[in-house]
Amino acid sequence: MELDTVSQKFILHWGEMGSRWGVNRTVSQIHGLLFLADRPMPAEEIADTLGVARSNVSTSLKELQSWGLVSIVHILADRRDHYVAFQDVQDIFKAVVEGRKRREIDPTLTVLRDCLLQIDDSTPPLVRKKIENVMQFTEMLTGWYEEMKKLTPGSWFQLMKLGAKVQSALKKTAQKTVKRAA
Amino acid sequence: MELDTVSQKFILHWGEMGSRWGVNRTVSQIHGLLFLADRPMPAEEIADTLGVARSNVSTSLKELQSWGLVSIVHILADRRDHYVAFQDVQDIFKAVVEGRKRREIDPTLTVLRDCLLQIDDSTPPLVRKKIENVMQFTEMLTGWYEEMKKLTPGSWFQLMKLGAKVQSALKKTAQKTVKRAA
DNA sequence: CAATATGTTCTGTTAATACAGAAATGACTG
DNA sequence: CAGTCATTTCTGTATTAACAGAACATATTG
Repeated sequence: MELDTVSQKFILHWGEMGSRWGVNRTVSQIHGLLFLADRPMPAEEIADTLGVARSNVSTSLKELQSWGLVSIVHILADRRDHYVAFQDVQDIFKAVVEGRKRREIDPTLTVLRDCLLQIDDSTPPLVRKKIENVMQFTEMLTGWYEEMKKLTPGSWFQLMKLGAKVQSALKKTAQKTVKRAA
Repeated sequence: MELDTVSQKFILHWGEMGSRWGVNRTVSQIHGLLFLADRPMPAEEIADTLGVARSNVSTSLKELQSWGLVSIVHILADRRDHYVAFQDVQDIFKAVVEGRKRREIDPTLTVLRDCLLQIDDSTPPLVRKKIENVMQFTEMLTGWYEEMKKLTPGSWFQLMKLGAKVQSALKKTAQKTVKRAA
């Protein structure tokens, strides 16, 4: 596929961004391409369009699938696997957040729990307290995330639009809760 | 400084996590150490404790300062710079989010705007639409973030605790806004 | 059951990054 | 104003990650 100037620029930047997010450049470029594409693409076409080796595309697609960002579809009368990515930003965002939670937050919790188990007399009390705080905070994050996941696709798009309104709404709710706790 | 078992484990894991977040291992280890430390530490002590070269510590501390996670303080009658990190998880989290926004979100917006400016007849309409959506979404994210930043330290700690309550509160507010828009 | 097409895994090379040690800079002390 | 001490910057090396191309495995067609 021939890429127009704008698509090219977008894909190159998408690749840049990916490497900052811990995903490698080619992986994100492929994702960028599939995001812009209006149809499923076979691996070879991806390789040709981006000018990378097929082997590389194969590996990268695997990784994208592990993130749940890309999936395989089949076209009638075509043996080849075709790949599609989410076409909506929200879906992409959701998948990335989910992936990062799984790869970063969850293992962190495991280690923190393990740290707390190993606490003995040699552990400074302050260290213990801090680790407990980190754990508490991280658990809060995951809890918050689980709640957000329950929201319907439309409603949490709304949520973001709210801006200032969100803030005031939350403040009120927070106050009530504080009072109740007191 | 001699590290107890638990602190060691925590710092090692903190380093691991850092590399997943795009920060290099030594940098996060230093940060982990300073987080657990109950006093400002001079560069050399950091180097000794973690077993890395002083030069490396110097560079890493610079990076941590650029993230706003660590700052220099001075101890009376001591020529050396001493370094301290935030002692509260929330502060760390805030600094990281702020840093990521500056390094990832802001440049993305610049590029997206640039992409849109370059749109011409060669640009597929669907590509244009998608890029616009990405931009809209990203702007929403920053807007949301700015709102959150305004919250007082205590109140957004509360916010996280709320969980289910947040969800229902938001739904109501969202409905009102939708109605008003209609 | 060859011949071909498709997709994956392996291997060596290349490029990027992290790092130690050296050199350089600057600041303070007697 | 020599002599430390603290810190930063520079330079070469080593580790790690990315990648192309080859080899391999598997499925499909005539």
